Amino acid sequence: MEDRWERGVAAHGFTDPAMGGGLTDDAARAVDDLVGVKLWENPCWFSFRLNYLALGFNIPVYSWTEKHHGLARPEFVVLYSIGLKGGIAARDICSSSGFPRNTISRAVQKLLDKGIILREVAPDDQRSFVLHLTQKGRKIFDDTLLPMVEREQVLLARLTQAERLMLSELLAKMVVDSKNWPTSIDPEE
Amino acid sequence: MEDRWERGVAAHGFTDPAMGGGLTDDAARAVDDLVGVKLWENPCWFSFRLNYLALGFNIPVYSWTEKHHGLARPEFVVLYSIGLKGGIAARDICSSSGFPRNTISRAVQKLLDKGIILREVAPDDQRSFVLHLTQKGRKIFDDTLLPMVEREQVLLARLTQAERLMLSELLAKMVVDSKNWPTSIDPEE
DNA sequence: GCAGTTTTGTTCCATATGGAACTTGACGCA
DNA sequence: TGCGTCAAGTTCCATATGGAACAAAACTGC
Repeated sequence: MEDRWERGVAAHGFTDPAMGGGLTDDAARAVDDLVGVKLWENPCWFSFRLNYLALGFNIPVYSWTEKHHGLARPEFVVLYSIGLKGGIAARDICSSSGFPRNTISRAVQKLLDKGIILREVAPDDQRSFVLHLTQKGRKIFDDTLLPMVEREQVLLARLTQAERLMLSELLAKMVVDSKNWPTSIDPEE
Repeated sequence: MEDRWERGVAAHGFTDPAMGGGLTDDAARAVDDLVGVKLWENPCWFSFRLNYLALGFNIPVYSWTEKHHGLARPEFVVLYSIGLKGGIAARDICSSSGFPRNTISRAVQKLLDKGIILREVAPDDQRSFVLHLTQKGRKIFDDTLLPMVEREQVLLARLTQAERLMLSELLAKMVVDSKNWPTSIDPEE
């Protein structure tokens, strides 16, 4: 009954040797069936692992912030960004988070209404605003940091300290290189 | 004019040594200001890097599939999952992709309407369906694979083959461990 | 100083999204 | 066999989302 319609991905000739990296013992196969295929037989092994792990962080964290502070994901992204660096503008949050301008704009409005952030006209540019946390905002930021860091530690639990450092370096190297990525897949655009 | 409202994240005492991994030369600081802070001064260094890199894949890829094949993200996720492994059910796609049941259900409907997938009642369970690609679906899958893999290569461009293998192993180890992660941040839930 | 372009943030609106309730079939257990 | 519970998919509906058009300020080049 196998493959009446399917040919299997091997037929495509994508056999990146990195794909199987880590597939050493039977324990490594002890995952949900389709997850296993996406892990070990996926030409886009990197982006699957990336998205899957990101989900393992985002879902619990954003449902926690929603439940405990009534903040939806874009609102929390704004709060967190300002918490890391006060005095930024909405535009900075867009470019570092990937959310579109209007979504961030609305999130900023809601946080202003809730008294979580403040804004003042940028001294050097009448169009834009400089954002800061209020004390209330800082309190929420502080409350949230520990559970977030702990969740990261859950994900990283199986890695040694040396492995974490290596992982950190590799990912950072890629982020730094992002200025060289073309915006679109299609050339000339 | 610095930090009238802010205290800076250092005050929180989170100084994971892995955070700075990769911060070796001045070139490494050549990123957008807020991106730099999120990279180098962020207690949640891992999840930021994860999400940022995932975005660098998802945005171009899903806008490409939308433009060239009229498929929105959940539709393409369904198509791609079935392309990797025929005969799966909607539930499998949910658990491996993180999308909720209803979103996947609608995506399946649209792909059926468009003649991209087929389904038949599962032989062993009258409730669920077994999904397969049509020839048309397989064609789209084939068309898309190359640009997707190429986009991954763009992201991985600065890593050597040995580094890619290492990265692959580290991420796979974490994905395999996901069965041990608690679902929620709050205990007892 | 001034037309033309770019940037910042907002608003409009059609569509996508996901929680919750629902339907139907499977399973557990006595 | 029957009853309570669970699982797969669908539908309803209030809300979120993001593209596109917009207003206002800032550059650009002359």
